[in-house]
Order: sequence, then C-alpha cells, then structure tokens
Amino acid sequence: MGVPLYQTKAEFFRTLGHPARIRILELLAERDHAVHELLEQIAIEPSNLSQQLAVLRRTSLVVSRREGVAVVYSISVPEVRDLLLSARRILVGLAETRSDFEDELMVPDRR
Amino acid sequence: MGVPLYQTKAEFFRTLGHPARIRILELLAERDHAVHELLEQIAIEPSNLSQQLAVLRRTSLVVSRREGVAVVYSISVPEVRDLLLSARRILVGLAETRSDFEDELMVPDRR
DNA sequence: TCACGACATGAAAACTTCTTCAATTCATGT
DNA sequence: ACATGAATTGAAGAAGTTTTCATGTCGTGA
Repeated sequence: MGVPLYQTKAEFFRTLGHPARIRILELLAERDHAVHELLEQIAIEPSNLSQQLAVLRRTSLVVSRREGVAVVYSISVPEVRDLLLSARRILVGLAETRSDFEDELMVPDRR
Repeated sequence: MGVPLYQTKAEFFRTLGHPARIRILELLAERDHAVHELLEQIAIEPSNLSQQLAVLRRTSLVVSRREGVAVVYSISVPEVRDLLLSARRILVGLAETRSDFEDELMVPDRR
C-alpha cells in the first residue's frame, strides 16, 4: 500500500535540495530560531524565507510555535543533524578526489 | 574562494532527489550493475536511464567502465550507503510520528 | 565491411520548483 | 479602535528539471 519507499526518499532529498533550506536546517540544528533571526543570517526576502519554511513544515522536518510577537522554529527530527554531517563527509571526500586528480594533472607527464 | 558549502550540499541533495536515481544508487549499493541489468529493475526508458546515470556521473557519485559489450556502473563513494540508511531511519521516524498522530485522532475525545 | 545490440547524446516539449509581489493575518502597544 | 511589526499566503512569471525522440558511437560477431 502507499507510495514506494524510493519515491518517498527522493522527495525527502528534494526537500533538502535548496541552499536556503540547508541553511535553515543548519541554523536550527544549533538552536531554535525565530523567523527574524533566520532572516538576519540568510540573505533572502522575508516572503521567500516563509515559503522555504513552509516546504520544511510540510515535510514535518521543522515545527513552529508562536512566542509573543515572534514565530520560533525548531527541528523536529534530530537525526537530520547526522544526515547533514554525513553529507559533509561525502562532499569533502568528493572534493579531495577531485583535487587529487587536479594534482595529477599538475605533475609533469611521466608516461 | 569557490562555492559556499551549503550551496554544494543543496546540489548534492538535489542529485539524490529523483526516484530513478535513488533506485540506481540502491542497486549499486548492493553490487555493480550493467546498464541492461539496471534497466530490468527500473521501469524507465533506456535513454531516460542514461540521462539519470549521466547526472550521477557528473557529480562523481558513480563511475562506469566498459566490459565487453556492456557498460558497468559502480558506486564511487561508499559512504552513500550510510546516507541512504540514515535517510531511511528519518523517514521511518516521520512516518511513525504521523501515524501516532492519526492514532490520537482515532481515540475518542477525552478532554 | 556490415549489421546489430548496448549505450550515450542533444534538443524540444512537458512539467516542477523558485522567486517575487501584493494582499492578509495576528498579536501588541497606543 | 487603530497602527505597527512579524510572518504567511496566493498567484504569476522566470528558471530549472525531466521526459522523450531522433540520431550517433562503440564493440562484436557474421
């Protein structure tokens, strides 16, 4: 029944596939933030930020609560931290592979 | 210098954000596969599969080699396995949260 | 050399997602 | 009651991605 898991996974990764949403999650991984605090850190228009927060809310990756005049967001799935770390490791690995390759190109041809 | 890390991360996740590409990576995580073998498992047109493989090649997540008449693909970054597992855990967690919530709705209101 | 099967490529059409703008909501202070 | 600051929403156009189709390449075997 229901949607195949690989489809759900793809949707999940697509949710993470936007620079603003990554930044939001990284900031929320540190600590809860009000929207205006996020706005200070991320250089986008308020309504764009709201749209991106809405995407994250829809997938239940974050939740919001009102605190007086401000709306505060927090990560609802702590494991996302591991995922972001995991991704960073992979990217660093890939970057190294590429620069090794570039180094090779730098070395005078010995064949 | 260069592209900010959160941008690179977003691109990386976007690469994973497609059902066919997830399936490809899952199959390759098991063992190397020739294109025609992938084609048996994944219900898409050959040229579409090729396009998706090209996306994965561009980001260096997979590499291909020719073996006689076939082209064989393999995962070039083993850590991707962990990432896929990590994602599954998160998704299972989210699914549970939601069905807990549905359960709550099922329980007669006691307030 | 020719034909064939296995893949890859380029380009156009179809589809999604992003960004932006104007309008709206909702709490708070006056 | 009204004005204000904080955030959200809906809608439209711009930008990006996916799918498909026709064509091209590369080995292998006849």
